[in-house]
Parts: sequence; structure tokens; C-alpha cells
Amino acid sequence: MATTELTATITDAEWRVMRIVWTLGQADSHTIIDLLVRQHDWKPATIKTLIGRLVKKGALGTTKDGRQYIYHPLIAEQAAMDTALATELNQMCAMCRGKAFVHAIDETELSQDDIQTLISHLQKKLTTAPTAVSCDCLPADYEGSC
Amino acid sequence: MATTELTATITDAEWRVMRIVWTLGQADSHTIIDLLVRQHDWKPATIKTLIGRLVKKGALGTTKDGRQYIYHPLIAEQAAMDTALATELNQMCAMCRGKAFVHAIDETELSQDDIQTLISHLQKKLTTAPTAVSCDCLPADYEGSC
DNA sequence: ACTCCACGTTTACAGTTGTAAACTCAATTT
DNA sequence: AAATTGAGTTTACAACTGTAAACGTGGAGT
Repeated sequence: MATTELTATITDAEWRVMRIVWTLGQADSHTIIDLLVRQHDWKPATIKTLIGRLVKKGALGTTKDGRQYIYHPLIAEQAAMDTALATELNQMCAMCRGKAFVHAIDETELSQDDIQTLISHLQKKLTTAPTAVSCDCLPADYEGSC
Repeated sequence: MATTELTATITDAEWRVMRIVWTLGQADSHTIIDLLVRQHDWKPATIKTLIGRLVKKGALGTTKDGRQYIYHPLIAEQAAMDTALATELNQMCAMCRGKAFVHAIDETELSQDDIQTLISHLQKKLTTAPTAVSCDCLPADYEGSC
């Protein structure tokens, strides 16, 4: 049941499948298909394809249960989320990430506990934070270096 | 110079081009190509393709300057970042977004000002925050509803 | 005026992704 | 035992991406 590090990335459509399995802990294809058909306009065949790809890329594991399989996650949900978010942020200008966080936090519904955790992490972070983070969009040696 | 709302999405490789133009405000292709060749192992031809695609999808505008073009952004950097981040977050379980933020903030270098802005936004947000945010990975009516 | 250069455009091509039908078998039903 | 069902696998196919070469043409240099 140890979750592994994933090499390949999970695509948008595949995320929908993973979320079902993450939330249920494990599920057979009938359950996954049934739930996703209700959430999207996907045909069962589409969902079968996605499940197959996730198994092939090592995001889902299988256990034989009589005639069918039970699928379970081979990667942790929080780890996948952290990686996806970090990848997205790393592609953006370092100087602008702070403002992006502000906007994202304004727009995201967060629980009181989450907010308090964030505040305390930020307060600790403040003690060692730099005065400014500089733009990293140009080569370091560029004349107008931002 | 008014930045527009973008229909199509900017791909990872295209982001690199946009960051150059955003940072410089405007640039001719020679400058863009020169800078990106130094940052990546891209051939000039590759960068020309990316510029062309960005113009076609309305992310970059052109101004004729004698024999060549000057490119300038048609979408705002911060808006693009906000949209990209929101899209990424919306694909994740609502219940887990808070923890994802904590991890992302721990791993991101932020300036003192940014941190203080975040803290104050969070403190204000705390006053109206729900006790908990529930998982939205399954259809609302599902038996085991998370 | 002729040549060359370089800028933007066209074409190329394999891999990924979204979307889905068709097919293969083992198991269940009649 | 034959027919049916349904789970997983194969095949399909267009659009999007990353990566890049080839091409056409209007100026710059001679």
C-alpha cells in the first residue's frame, strides 16, 4: 500500500478518475464509471480508457477480485496535489508568485483550521523572508535584468 | 494596449516566451530568440514557432517596425498567472486545497511584503471562514458521500 | 540591379490527450 | 451446452504540444 513516486504526469481528465479512487480508497470499475458518468458527459468507454492509462502509468494498482479488478491509488493525493501546484508555480515569474497566492487565496474557500495553519506558517516564514524576490524571467546576465 | 481576456490556453513552452515579453514590455523576435536560446536548448526555429502560435491565439500583438515586428503582450501577466493557478486548484479536491496551499507556501520564496499581505488577507478571511470545507470528489447524493 | 540575409510563414512529425467504438474472453444465465 | 453479458484490452482518431527544418520575400549591401 506504500505510495510511490510517479514518473509520468496525470492529465486533467485522469485527475477526475483519481479523485474518485482517492476518496473511496479503492473501487471497482463499475463504481468509478457509474460515478463519473454522473459527473461528466463521458461515455463508459472513455472512463475505461482513462483507468487503463492510469494503471499503465503506475498511478493505480489492481487487485483481482473474482472476474474483475479492484483499483487503488499508488500515489498519494496530497503528494500529487503538491507536485502539480509546485510545477505550475515554478513556471511563473518568481517575483509574481506572491501576488498569485494572494489572488488564489482570496478566491478559494478555506476552513478556519486551514487559514490558521497558513497564518502560523507565514508568520514563521516572515522571520527569514527576504525583503524582495527578484524576477527570474531573463538570463541573470541580461543588461536590463528586470 | 488594453489587455484582453484570452480564450485559448498558454502552454508550458509558450509561457517561457510570454515571460520574456512580459518582463521586457515588448521585444522583437531577435531579442526573444536570443534570450530563450540562452535559457533552454531550443533552436531558433522552435522559438519562432512558439511566437507564431502566441500571435495566432491572441496572446501577443504585433507592431510593424520597418522590416520586422515588435511583439507585445495582449494579456496581463498577473491575470494569466491567476487563471492558471485557479484552473489547477479547481481540478483538485476542495477539502485538500488548504493543505496544498500550506505546502506550496512552505516551498515558495516570498518577500516580507507578500507574506504580510497574505497574512492580512487570511486574517480578514478568517472572520467569515467555514469550520470545514467538504470533499467535492463524489456526486453530492452518493451514499458514502466522503 | 543583383545577391544575400534574415524575418515571418508553411510544413513536418512524433508523442500526448480527450474521446470513444470495437473486440476478446471468461463467467453467468437459460 | 449455447447464448449472453460485461470487464478489461485494442484500436481509432482528431486536436494539441514540443520540436524543428524549409521556404518565400522584402530590404540591405555591393
